[in-house]
Amino acid sequence: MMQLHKKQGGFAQVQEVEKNPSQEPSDAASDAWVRLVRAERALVGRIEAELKGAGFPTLSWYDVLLELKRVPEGRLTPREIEEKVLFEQYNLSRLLDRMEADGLVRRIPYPGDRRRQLVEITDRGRALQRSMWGIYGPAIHRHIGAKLTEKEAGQLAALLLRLTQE
Amino acid sequence: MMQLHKKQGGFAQVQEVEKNPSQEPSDAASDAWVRLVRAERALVGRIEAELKGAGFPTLSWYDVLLELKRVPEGRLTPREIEEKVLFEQYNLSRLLDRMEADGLVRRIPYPGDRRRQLVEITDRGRALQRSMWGIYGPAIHRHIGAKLTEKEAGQLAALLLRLTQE
DNA sequence: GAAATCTCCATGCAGTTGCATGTATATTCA
DNA sequence: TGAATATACATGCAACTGCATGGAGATTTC
Repeated sequence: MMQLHKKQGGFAQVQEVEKNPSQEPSDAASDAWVRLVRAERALVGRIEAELKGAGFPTLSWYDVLLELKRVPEGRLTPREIEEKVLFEQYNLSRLLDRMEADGLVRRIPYPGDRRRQLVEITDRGRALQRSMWGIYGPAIHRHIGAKLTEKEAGQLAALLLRLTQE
Repeated sequence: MMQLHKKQGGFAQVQEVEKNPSQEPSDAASDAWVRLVRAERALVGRIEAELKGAGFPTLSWYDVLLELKRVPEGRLTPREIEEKVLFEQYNLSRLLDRMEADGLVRRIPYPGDRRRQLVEITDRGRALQRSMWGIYGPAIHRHIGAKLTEKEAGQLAALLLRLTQE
């Protein structure tokens, strides 16, 4: 997916960047874009397949559990989770429904503001996070750590970070 | 999303890579992983928002149209498209339904094998691909080309490529 | 301090995806 | 050749997502 329209001739290359305020992307930019989309989908696909193969839910569930586990009381408001994991509000709302139905979290009242609520991780939720990491951690190692040097992984992270900034 | 379980102490760092055949990922690998997922989602989100804002369909549609447009007769079998754009079979089948309903492609019999079919791009499909590129191309330029040098974009593409290989 | 506005979370609906399976045709092999 | 297997594509169903909107409660404004 994410194929690109490549420039046919070589003439376009002659344009200077300064005179190209928001025109055709360079071949390097186009390539990076295609690779980015492909790599992300391939790796997410492989890692989620491993999790599913081990009988675990998807990474969304893991992300929420990890955020909750990280904070002292194991409690966050949906808003706070939303900020951290970058889900849509309506999406998180329903994910929490499912997680609550599975006994991984519980919703409790937020003292002093009845619009809000606190989502608290249960023991079962903590246990699931731990056992998922047993698959997820090694998967990251094999799919990323083992394919790049530490330095390269650092460069990659830095380049990717720049794409989302500004 | 794609938060990670970080190692707490510093002791784990002492392990040598050779003695760590499929264990904990390094911090660099974990970071690269998180950034990869975040960057992809952020950029796809922004670019698709621009397309939608201009009244266009999603990138999946674009990808299919571009593949068809690229080949001499403007015809491919669903299988061939699938390989190129990396969609699931059932997903592509229904995407083609929608595109056909919109008059962007048409399905015609495959001579000599009645299991297969040929998907042919229509003039309307070609026109849509062209006009989408008017938004898509500049978006790639702004979101990627303008944020990295040519050399950096090349490095990024190379690093990403290595993640999907083997 | 009442009305307007804003914030937080939920939900109906339509569109999309994943999964399993179905149908038709072609190929392989005993 | 005929049965078993494989390939190409479609589809029913359940899960998930995006979008718009709703309702309850807090905050602002005048």
